[in-house]
Amino acid sequence: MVKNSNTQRTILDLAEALLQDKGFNGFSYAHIAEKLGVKNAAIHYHFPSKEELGCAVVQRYRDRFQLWINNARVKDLSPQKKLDWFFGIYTTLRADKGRVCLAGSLETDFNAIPDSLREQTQSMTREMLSWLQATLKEGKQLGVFQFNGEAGAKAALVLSSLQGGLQIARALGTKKFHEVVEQNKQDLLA
Amino acid sequence: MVKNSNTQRTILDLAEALLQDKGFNGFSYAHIAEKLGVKNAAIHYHFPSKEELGCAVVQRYRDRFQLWINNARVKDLSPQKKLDWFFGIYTTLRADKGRVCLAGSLETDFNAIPDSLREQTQSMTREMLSWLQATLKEGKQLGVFQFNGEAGAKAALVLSSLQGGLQIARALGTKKFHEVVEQNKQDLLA
DNA sequence: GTCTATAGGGGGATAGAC
DNA sequence: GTCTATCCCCCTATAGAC
Repeated sequence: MVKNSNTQRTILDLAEALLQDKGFNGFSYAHIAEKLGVKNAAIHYHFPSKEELGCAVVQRYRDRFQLWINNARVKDLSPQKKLDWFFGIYTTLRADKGRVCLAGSLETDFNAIPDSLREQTQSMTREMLSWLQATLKEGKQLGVFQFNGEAGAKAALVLSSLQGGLQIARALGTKKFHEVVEQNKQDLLA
Repeated sequence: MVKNSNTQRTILDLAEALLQDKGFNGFSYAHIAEKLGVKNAAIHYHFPSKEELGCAVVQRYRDRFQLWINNARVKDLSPQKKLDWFFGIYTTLRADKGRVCLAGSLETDFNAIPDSLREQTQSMTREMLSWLQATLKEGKQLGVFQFNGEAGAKAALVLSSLQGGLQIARALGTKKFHEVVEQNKQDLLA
């Protein structure tokens, strides 16, 4: 059982974790209620429908991401450090009970989730990819990253591999995920 | 409605497609039955439980993969052509209604699927990664692939990115997937 | 091999008491 | 805000007729 001064926020935390653990169609209000120590119906008071709950989780994630990348602690970092920060997000997910990334989870269930949640997922993915592209481009111009082709394509490769890497790690262990991260770094210096 | 001389096989085809379309917890016997033009219960005659059905789908996929890689048409190809063949599998999936790869789908739902299916998923992923690693190693030794680090790590990166690439394409379109494939090729020649 | 019928459970969601 | 009670639907699965 989890207690928090802000119930709304705790529900979002639990829903986010469950989404990353079991997928949208693999978790229920009952799962949240049990961990929160309340009954099923109490969750509906805060989030009337599962669709709204899912959207709220992604919206919060998007807001959080924008806050981070616009904060001086990230914004003023070198491209290498920015990338390390980004990789760190995924490493933390992996270390936290093998959670996968929100985008990967929702994209995999893409054809079995509500429309509004699909749109949220699109926006989230676009925003992450956009930032990653800009970061890679900046690094290439500064000469600290080396790669052939467009920054957009390289960003797609890096993001895809982190997403897929967290998933493969579930089958083959954490070592595989770290190999993906390290290889990405290697390939940017080659 | 789909008809086929071999019902068993058609069910596996439909289940595989649904697994790649909606995930294990996003499809039901009713979905299969409707497409097959029979009633729900008829599916249970061929596959008593959803767990067995899921395992049969993955087992067939594994068998098929082993047949392919041991067939002269693939076995005797150059490393570059082998890789092209492998990428082609994913390109075909993307072109077929945006299906994602079986491994990615099951790994994402990993904590919400039966034990036996988890084991099947592990074996499938291990076998694909193993072949990819050998292919990359062969290419590196022949001097046609260039990359830093171990072939195992590079294989993990390539497989992860294909898996994630199919997922990201659902949110941002097919172009993103092709960027991932092309960037992978670029990075092997750099 | 497929049907109808049905059991049994879980899930999302609402109503009304407290 | 949370509770109990309840509704209704979908799901997996089984029994027995055809």
